[in-house]
Amino acid sequence: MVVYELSEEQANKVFRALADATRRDIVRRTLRAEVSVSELAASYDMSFAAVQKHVAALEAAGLVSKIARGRERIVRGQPDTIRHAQELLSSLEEIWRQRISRLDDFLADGDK
Amino acid sequence: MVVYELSEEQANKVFRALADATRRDIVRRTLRAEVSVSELAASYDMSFAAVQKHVAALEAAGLVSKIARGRERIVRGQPDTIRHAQELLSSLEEIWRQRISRLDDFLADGDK
DNA sequence: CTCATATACAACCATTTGGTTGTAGGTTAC
DNA sequence: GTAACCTACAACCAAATGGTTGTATATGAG
Repeated sequence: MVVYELSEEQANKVFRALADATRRDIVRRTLRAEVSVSELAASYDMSFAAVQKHVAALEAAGLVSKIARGRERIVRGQPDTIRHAQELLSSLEEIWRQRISRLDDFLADGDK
Repeated sequence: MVVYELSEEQANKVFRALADATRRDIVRRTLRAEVSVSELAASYDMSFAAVQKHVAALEAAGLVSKIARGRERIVRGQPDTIRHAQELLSSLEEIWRQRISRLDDFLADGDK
């Protein structure tokens, strides 16, 4: 199974995009169902343009995509990008796991 | 099993901290083995103070911890915080999975 | 004791971020 | 056709970020 890893630049954008509660909420809502930008904007205590910028940041990170439907822009969460971020974190955890594994080996060696 | 979830503020800090290639590299290195701040600083093309700031950002996020050892400060990666971030991403993916599951139900219903 | 090393931290600066308002262009409803 | 709606985007601003240099302090080596 080929997994397209995040480039450093993409990883920066993805984590940066996730580092904001409003944007995480947008991701949640757009994963749950398709939502227009104006529907999103109605939910937050900020201007339409501000929400637009959040959506743009998420789109640049690949965490959501937008498609035109009439005069609306429908926003969809992109689970694949979430998964890529998960994989990056898993690779970090794996580094630690391997270190513990080496430590176990060392201790086992000490028993001999 | 009780899992201490990240607060919104903590989540912001964790993802913000991960949104930088140098900081991700510091996390990798300190998960692999304990490293002093000056050892870290030697690896990157920036001032000692700059690396210090990166470590401080990671420490504030709970992604590393520092302990004094003589005149050095030893930096350790904190796998638990990585795991919390993974769980947050998993909860996002789960939202999507449930949506797909509802869609499947709907399609199955259509067959009746 | 003295010197070199390791760190902490303040002050400063350029750039980025996250918000605002204002203007303009499509699309839908009536 | 016209008014209302949805979006795009530019210009602007304050605050945060990510770097710098400089100074001070604590520890270890010889």
